[in-house]
Amino acid sequence: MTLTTELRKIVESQIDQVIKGIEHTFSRIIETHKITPTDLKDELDSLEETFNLLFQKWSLEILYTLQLKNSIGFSEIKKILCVNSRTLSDKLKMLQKHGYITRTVTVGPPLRVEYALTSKGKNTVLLALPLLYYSSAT
Amino acid sequence: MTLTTELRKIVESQIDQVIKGIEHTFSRIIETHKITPTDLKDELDSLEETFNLLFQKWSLEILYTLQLKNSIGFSEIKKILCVNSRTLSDKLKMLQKHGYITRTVTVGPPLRVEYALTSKGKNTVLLALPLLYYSSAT
DNA sequence: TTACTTTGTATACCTTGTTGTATTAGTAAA
DNA sequence: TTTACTAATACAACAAGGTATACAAAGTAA
Repeated sequence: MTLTTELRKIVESQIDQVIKGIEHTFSRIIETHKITPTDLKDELDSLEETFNLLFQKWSLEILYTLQLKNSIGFSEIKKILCVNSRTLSDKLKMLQKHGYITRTVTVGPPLRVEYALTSKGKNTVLLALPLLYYSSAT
Repeated sequence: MTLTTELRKIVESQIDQVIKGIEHTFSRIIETHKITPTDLKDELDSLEETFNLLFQKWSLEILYTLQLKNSIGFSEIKKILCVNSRTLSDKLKMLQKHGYITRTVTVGPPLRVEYALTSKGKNTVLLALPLLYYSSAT
């Protein structure tokens, strides 16, 4: 059994309760609010930055890679994801700026730059996993 | 208290256990596998379609709108999200094709086309919520 | 000195997706 | 008949983002 199938299987076996929990929380809010289009627009605006940052190409791929490999260098990420240097450099900077990853330079010799997840980054990946595996299942 | 703050507060109060549950599941898998770069690459490839579909612009916004408004017409979505007709039309078609939403035409005057979430779409939104609120919090 | 590695940066091109504007089809109301 | 509304579609133009290619700094080894 491949890693993918195994991961998917375990995620699926627990997803129902996760969904039920969230749904309960959510419907409690909805019941007590009449949601106007304006509320909805505000709601979406407040989430927009996260949307844009997290869901652009490579962001989650990078975070997931870091989750599975702990600490990792620039070239290794590049090799695994087959991503352009420029693109990778930009994304890493952006993820670091927003507190998802740390960048540690080991001066020396040999020079080495290690990237790793912060706790925010780690939790973000963990929360993204059920979503990804659930939607890709069916 | 606005809807946004209230949602965020409730999500936050429960997010720790959700994360803990997922982490436990996840680390159980990791411990028993030595993950090679090839495994990782395969893993990411298998999720790529979901990445691309779900995380492109407007997809989650549309799903979230449907979640909050139940059944809704084309123009209403357009008005709420301020999205171009063409773009909205494309996205709705794509989401329908992949089983996230249903499209129901009421022929008789007046003509009306209703969009609503399938259970897959609904669960997808529910799973996306903690991720969005968590990452936008800090 | 020369060659090689790692970690990027610089430049310019190109693709993709999104938008604005206009248009169509069907129906109803004035 | 004209106007208005819903649900799209058509097409040109634009902007953002990603890519290829090349190159640079800093160090190591032969």
